[in-house]
Amino acid sequence: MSQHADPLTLEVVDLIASVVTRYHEEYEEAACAHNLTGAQARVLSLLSHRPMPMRKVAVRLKCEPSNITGIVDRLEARDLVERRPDPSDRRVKLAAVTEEGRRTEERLRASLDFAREPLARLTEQERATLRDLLRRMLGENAENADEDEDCRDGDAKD
Amino acid sequence: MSQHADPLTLEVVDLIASVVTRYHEEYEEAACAHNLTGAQARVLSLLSHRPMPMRKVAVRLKCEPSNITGIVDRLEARDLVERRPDPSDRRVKLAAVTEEGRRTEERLRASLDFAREPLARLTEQERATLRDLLRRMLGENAENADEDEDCRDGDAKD
DNA sequence: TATTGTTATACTCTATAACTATA
DNA sequence: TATAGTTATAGAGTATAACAATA
Repeated sequence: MSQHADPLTLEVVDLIASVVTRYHEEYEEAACAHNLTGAQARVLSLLSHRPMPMRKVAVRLKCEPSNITGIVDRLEARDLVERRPDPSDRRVKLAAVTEEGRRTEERLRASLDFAREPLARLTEQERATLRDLLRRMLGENAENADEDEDCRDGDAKD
Repeated sequence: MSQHADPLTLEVVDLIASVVTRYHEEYEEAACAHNLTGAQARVLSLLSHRPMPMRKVAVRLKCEPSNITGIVDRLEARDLVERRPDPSDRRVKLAAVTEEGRRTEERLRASLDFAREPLARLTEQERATLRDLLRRMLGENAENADEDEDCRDGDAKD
């Protein structure tokens, strides 16, 4: 380990670190502008796709389920999120955005200009190139991390 | 606002989000493997370049100076960092890595394979292309966010 | 008077463990 | 017995405000 990569690779690493830093700063800023913490914004954004069991939210956020209780509590206290029973399993509570939660999430998303605005500096051809390079960097298994992978019930109950 | 970008742009945005997520996960993991929090690892890494006044650390981490007191306290309790007086201004305390801190930081850095390993999937030509695209995305002012901008004293004392 | 670092406080996020109600 | 969600607890990061030492 500690093998030193070539200068080009190191520069790309640095650039990626800059992207990461900038992305996070803008995300926190946008969340803060709506009186949300980063974690609250992530949960709100996640639930805006579809209602989801508390446990699944924890899995998506990669944190312990007990933490989701508090985060959803705070969102629920502001009427951005609500807990609904799951008809098929009375142990489960489905966290779901309210109408106001959806509006807040839309405003939040609209203010997340980071990725859009700098991308406008690139031509369409360049964006396609960037897409291909990022895809290959991330591997074939990561292209829809936020949209698709949790559509299945995964329970196969009947 | 809330203007919907073209599908290509949205996909690139998604890919960047994946990069950001993965980078952070790996960073936290690497820090955790050395019994460090993310913030502690960032401070350690920052100080490994050179000693720095507490206040400057706060500026670099974009948080309030009072927080740095606690983070450096915890690093100092483990002999990874020490506080030194600044001969030129007795108000200032310079935070500096110890020998053990430097060794820890080196091991930490060596374990941060994320950016190196996936980059190996690209040819040198592709990495150069990626570098150019990221540079243009970030703008001309961001190419050395972690290495260079704090070399100046900024005080012009003498 | 302004600046550096610290303390005190409050809030949020986090993991762990124990609890409950369901399955 | 196992699972979903909660509670309680402790540690860490964060911002704010007030403070001592120094400039």
